[in-house]
Amino acid sequence: MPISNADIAEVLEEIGTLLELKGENVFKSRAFHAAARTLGSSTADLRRHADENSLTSIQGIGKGIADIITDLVRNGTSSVHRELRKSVPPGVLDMLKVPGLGPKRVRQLYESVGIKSTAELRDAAEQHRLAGIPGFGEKTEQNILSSLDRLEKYADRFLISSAAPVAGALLSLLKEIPGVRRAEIAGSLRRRKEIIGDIDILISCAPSAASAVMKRFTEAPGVDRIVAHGKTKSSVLLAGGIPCDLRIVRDSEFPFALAYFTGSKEHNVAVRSRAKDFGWSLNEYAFTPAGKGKRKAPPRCREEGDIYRALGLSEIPPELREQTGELEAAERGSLPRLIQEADLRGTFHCHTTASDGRDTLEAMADAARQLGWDYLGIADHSKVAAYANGLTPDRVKLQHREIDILNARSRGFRIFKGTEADILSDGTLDWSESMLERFEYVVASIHSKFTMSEQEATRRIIRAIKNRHVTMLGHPTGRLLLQRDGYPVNMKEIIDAAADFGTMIEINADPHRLDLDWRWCRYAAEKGVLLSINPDAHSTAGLKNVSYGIGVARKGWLEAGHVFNTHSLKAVCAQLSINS
DNA sequence: GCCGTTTTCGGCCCGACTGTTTTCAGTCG
Repeated sequence: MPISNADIAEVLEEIGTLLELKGENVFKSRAFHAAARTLGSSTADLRRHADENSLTSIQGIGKGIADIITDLVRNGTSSVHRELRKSVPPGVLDMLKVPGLGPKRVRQLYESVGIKSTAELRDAAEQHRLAGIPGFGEKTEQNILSSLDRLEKYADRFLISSAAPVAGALLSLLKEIPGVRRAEIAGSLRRRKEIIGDIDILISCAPSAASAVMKRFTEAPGVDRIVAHGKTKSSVLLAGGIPCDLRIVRDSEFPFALAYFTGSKEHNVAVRSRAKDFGWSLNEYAFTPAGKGKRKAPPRCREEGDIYRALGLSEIPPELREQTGELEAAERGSLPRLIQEADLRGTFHCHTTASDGRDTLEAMADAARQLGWDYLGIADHSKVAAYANGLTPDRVKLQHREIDILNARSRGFRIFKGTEADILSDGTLDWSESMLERFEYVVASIHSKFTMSEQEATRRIIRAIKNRHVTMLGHPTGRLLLQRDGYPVNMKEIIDAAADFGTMIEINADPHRLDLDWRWCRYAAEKGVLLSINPDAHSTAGLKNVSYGIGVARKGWLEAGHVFNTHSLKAVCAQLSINS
């Protein structure tokens, strides 16, 4: 298989990191990281460029990196990369994943004390051998230990975005096998949990096809290791360490198995207990008569929905099966009409090359239009976000001019002039009053000084919510799933304040964030707070993050009407007090 | 290592925070 641009980007990225570890010139390693970023999101035909000797026409690729790419394209590996790898033990690269440890410190630990893995690092920290190394002290030692704890805690958990694409690919592969009747993803992935532990795939097929299905599954691309290989159940480890189970059942059992393996456990317990009231026992294969006294014949169920209907319930969407009142609502017939991706008319909070995005304003707008949207809100970073190339007032002016030109050119599609304004530590915004007035909407977010008490953080955010220029609060807790807890906030107070001041709250749909958490969506909606599903896109591809945001919204019982960016262009203009 | 109408050398994003120091290096976003 030819080496992909993503593969090449990965090698360049690692070369950059290895150079950092070796203490090379930071700008040299940065050049590799920059090149990796460029190629990672590029569709350029690198083989052709290599053959035509034109790799250096790509921004950020000079003679040196061009040679490495040529090597990779022709031979599949790079001698530079191999040599660098030889000089650094593999465990040392893992140490960089420990928050608080960067290349300098890792290098010092490796070179002066000989620590070459996270396991050795833990030993050394526990034995207080780190304090005393120049630059390391008691506190650093403690921080390293708690970082290691956190890393281990999250080691067997995965973002929905790492699981969903591979699960989808596997599913389509299996569906193609002759004899397969039905195939579905089950488990937490089907419930669209933000973090999942494994992928569950369920299949019904003709008995004669079962062994072919199992074979195809265990030999599928992306399977790293076969953990178990049986007739009805196999388990594999996918690349990246994600466990994946496949179960095969009879077609008549499929609805029951699907319900059972979709969970949640708590939801299943409640459903089974309800079945008991009807005189049936429910397991992953069927309804069976149970209990004494009056017995009704168990109902036939062709589809999963038949199970719910047999129990006097309307069909409960998988996302709601978390035992948070869904059975009661299904009994009353008052389940929400959950929002769907097709309800979205546009989105807010996107970045462009003006700040830290990878695609231009025009490319982002084109991509939004291709998604069938009517509008796109651009919210590049404000000036204090220097790390993200935050805009200066002059550059804002330029961007607004560009937006005016693009808007004049297109009918029925509008780019909104927004900003992602940093909330400073005192709760004021990173723009003057007069600057704020120039934007059509403002997303206010925190990007600095995360270590606050809950009271301080809450007060800081509420001050921003009260600011009349703030349209919506961006990623309200700042969490990075599996990496970092959010700043501690009193979410109820924040939502209450948003309701009082008519400020919206973002559902940041970046799969690393998914913030506002779905557990708070219902409360926000009940209080009348409008939510906005924002991809926080840093590229045209990032716009598709909204599908993860839809998952959050659906888990949070939201209907289209609760979400700002389901509104028509006209309604959005009205809400933002813009003459359309 | 990359780049360039201030160009072939000398700069490359920068401010805040933390923990270590006693004026600063490393990390992060």
